[in-house]
Amino acid sequence: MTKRGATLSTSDARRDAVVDAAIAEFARGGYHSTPISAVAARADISPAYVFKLFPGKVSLFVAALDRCYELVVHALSNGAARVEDADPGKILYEMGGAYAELIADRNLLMLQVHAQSAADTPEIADAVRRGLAKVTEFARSRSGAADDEVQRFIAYGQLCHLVATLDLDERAGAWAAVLSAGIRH
Amino acid sequence: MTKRGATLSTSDARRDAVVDAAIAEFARGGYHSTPISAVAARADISPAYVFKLFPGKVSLFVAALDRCYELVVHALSNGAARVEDADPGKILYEMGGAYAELIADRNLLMLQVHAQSAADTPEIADAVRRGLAKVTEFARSRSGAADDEVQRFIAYGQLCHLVATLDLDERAGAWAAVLSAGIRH
DNA sequence: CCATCGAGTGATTGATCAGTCACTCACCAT
DNA sequence: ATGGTGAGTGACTGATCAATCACTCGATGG
Repeated sequence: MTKRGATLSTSDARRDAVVDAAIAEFARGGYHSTPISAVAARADISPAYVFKLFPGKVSLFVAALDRCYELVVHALSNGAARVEDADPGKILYEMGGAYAELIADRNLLMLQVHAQSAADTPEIADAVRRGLAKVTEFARSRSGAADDEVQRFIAYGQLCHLVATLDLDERAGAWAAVLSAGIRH
Repeated sequence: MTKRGATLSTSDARRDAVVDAAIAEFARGGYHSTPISAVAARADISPAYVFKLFPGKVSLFVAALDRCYELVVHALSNGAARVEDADPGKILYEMGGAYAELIADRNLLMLQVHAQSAADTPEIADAVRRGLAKVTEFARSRSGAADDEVQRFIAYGQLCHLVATLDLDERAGAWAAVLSAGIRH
C-alpha cells in the first residue's frame, strides 16, 4: 500500500482516492460494465483526469485488484495473530473468520469474482494470479498447515464467494442451506 | 408455438443452434463484452434474426445458462451410474470425474464463471440459482451423501473453476501446485 | 395464378464509452 | 510581474452495440 502522509504529492493522494472509488464501482458492475465516468464521479473528479492518473482502464482495475489482495493478506495476518497457539488448524480457522469480517461489505469479494470473469485480459489474469499467490503462500507459511488443508481453505473461500454473490444465506430451500452451512457473515 | 415432441420447426432448430453458439461465445467473452453479432456470426445468421428468436440479450444468455446446467446434471448422472456400489463417497467421486470430463473444453466452466459475475442482473442470478439448486439437489439425493460432503463437493468444484480460469495447473510455483493438486483435467 | 405466412436480412437509430487534446487556473520561485 | 509547473477540466472523436423496422424471398395451398 502506498503510504499516506504529508510526503505525498496531491496527485499521489488522488490516485489513492481513485483506487478506493474504483474498488467500490468495479465491485458493483464488474470490469466491462463499469464506465470510468462512474469511478470519476465517485472520486469527485472529471473522467479525463482519471486518464491522467492511470494510463488506461485496465491499469486502474489492476490497481484496485492489487489493493484488494493486499487488504486480504493483511486481514489474514490479523486473524492469525489472534491465536497464540501454533495449531495450523486453529490458525486457518481464525484466518477464515478474519476474511469473513473483511468481506462483510462485499466490495472486495465481488471485485475478485469480477476479476476472475475478466481474466481473459492478460494483465488482469496476471494480477489475480499474483494476488492469489500471495494469499495462498501467506496462508500456508503463516499457518504451517499441510498443503491439502491450505487447498481446502481456498476452496471454501471460493464457495463463500458463490454463496455471497447469490445471497444463498438469505434464501429458502434445503440446497441453499447445504451450501451456506457454517459460512460466516 | 409449434412444439412437436420430436420434430422441431426450423425456427426452433435455429433457436437451438443459436443457444449452442451463445454458449461458445459467452464463454469466451462473458456477458457484457460479447456482442450479439458474435453469436449471430457463429450461428451463421444475421444479428437481427437473433432478436426474432430471443426477446433480448439477457434471455439468450439465460437460455445458454439453462442448457449449461442441464448438461452438468446429465454428466453427474452419468458419472454416478458408473459405480454400482451405493457408497456416497464413491458416487460423489465419480460425479467429480464426470464433471471434470464435461468441462474439459472450458466452455461450460467459463460460462458459469461469467454468469456469477453478471449476477447483478436479476434474471441471470435467478438462472444461476435455479441451475445450482438442481445440481446440488441432484448430487445430494443421487449420492445419498451427508450435507457437509455435498458442500465440500461444490466447494471443490468452485476451486476447479478458479484453477482452470487462471491456468494454474500449467504454472510454475508451489502455490499453484497447492491449489491444483488432485484436480482432474 | 395469387394470397399468405414464416424465415431471414440490411439499414438505421440512439445510446454509451474509452481515450484525447487544448485549455484554464492556482501557486510558487525568481 | 513574470514565467514555469502541475492540477484539473470541457468538449470532442471514433467506435461499438442493443434493438427496431421495413423489407425480400421462397414455399405452400387454394
